[in-house]
Amino acid sequence: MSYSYDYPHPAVTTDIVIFTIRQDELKVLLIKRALPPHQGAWALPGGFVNLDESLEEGARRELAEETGVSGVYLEQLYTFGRPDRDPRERVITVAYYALIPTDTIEIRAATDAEGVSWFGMNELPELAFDHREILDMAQRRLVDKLDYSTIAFQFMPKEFTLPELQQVYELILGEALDKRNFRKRILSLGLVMETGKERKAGAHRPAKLYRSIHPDRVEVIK
Amino acid sequence: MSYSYDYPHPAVTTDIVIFTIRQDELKVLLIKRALPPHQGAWALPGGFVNLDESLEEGARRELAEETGVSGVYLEQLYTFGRPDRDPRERVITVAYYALIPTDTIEIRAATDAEGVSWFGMNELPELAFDHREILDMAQRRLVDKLDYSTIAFQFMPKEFTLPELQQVYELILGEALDKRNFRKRILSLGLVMETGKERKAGAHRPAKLYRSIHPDRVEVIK
DNA sequence: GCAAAAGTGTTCCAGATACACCCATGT
DNA sequence: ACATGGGTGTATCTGGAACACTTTTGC
Repeated sequence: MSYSYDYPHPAVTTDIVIFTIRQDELKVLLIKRALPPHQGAWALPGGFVNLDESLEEGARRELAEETGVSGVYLEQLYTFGRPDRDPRERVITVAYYALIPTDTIEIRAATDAEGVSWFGMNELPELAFDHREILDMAQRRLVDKLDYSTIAFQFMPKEFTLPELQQVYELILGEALDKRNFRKRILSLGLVMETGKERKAGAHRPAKLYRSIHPDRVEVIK
Repeated sequence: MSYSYDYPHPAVTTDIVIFTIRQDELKVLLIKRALPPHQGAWALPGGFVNLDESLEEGARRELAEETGVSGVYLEQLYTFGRPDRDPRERVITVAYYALIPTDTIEIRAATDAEGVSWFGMNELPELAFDHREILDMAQRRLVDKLDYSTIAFQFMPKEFTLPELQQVYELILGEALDKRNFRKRILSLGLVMETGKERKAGAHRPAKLYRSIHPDRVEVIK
């Protein structure tokens, strides 16, 4: 079976930067390439777009195939199309990034099995193709969005404490934040509500648990 | 001649939202489609990406073909890929937007010849395909970037007055700005310098002419 | 001299920043 | 009782917003 066109067509893929927070670190999911080119190198998960699915559907399909996760935050990042970025044929990739909440259990890659693994942003291996460039852009986008949106909430489980949320900010920004100012800012948004419950976590005062008012919305703030 | 692949490939195009400021209005360049589908409807300029050119090169080529203009600001906007957005075959389009300075003389479309024309953003015709959606996103991006970058400078000729620049802001934002606050903000950026020259424009005090320090850079501010 | 747009400073307000102590719990 | 992290309020600073008059020119 073969497909013919009157003029040349590029291949189109989606690649996904899958972020989560684990072990007090911002981590990204990478896959070890089994085939050339870049055999044995680590790469972003991704694959060809089917002709009957939208770009976002393609990205969500890849995401589900690699992690078993669905229903998480996914945003188009940028489209990369240097003619020589893949030595086999012309491949244009529409890059997305996804944020996975910290409590999403049994992500396939959590097992670190067969060539799928989480990497901390400071322990990245060499990446195949132009994937390092894609990953860097995704990180920049994420850092930028922390400032003017509620994107960080997408890393949180349904119920979370403010110190937990603050830690997410600190890990992504790479700097410490003032506890009182952080609380003031978050609470003044009016986008979280107390659940009335608390989380006890060791030999200290328990923290109040909150929920997002609109868990699946990322709001632009300020 | 025909091109064959082992699995189906989509077509990839670039479409360009070309903005300029003319006659005290933000205008966009549209082309009347000569062929089906949407024959006779207005559409964004664009075309297929050649296999040996990058996406941005393809967009610049289309831009030059339609307007004769090169060397202007061009930024990738978003990639649109709904499976049914073109009835002929699967077409994925990487949308760009371009900003053309107000003094760029003899833009081909300025003549309003044969099916190429500038439209004010409040006099838009029905657009082919999903081009209305693309245009709306471009306008939103432009408005957003006014606030946190020097993107408006890209509409200005080499030398310009502050009242002229202010008018560009006002036209894009659709609201009046305070003259003193505007001046203070722009001058405090330190990104424009006086030329020492003035522009006389009628029966009133002449305005000082300024130049951008980095005419081809769009700086993120604030 | 009059009409028209250019140029110029100060006050006020709101939101961000800096900062230190008490509280609830487990051991 | 003490160690640990959770929770709280105020003073200060800074950048944005509001606001009115003088200057230079063409006619």
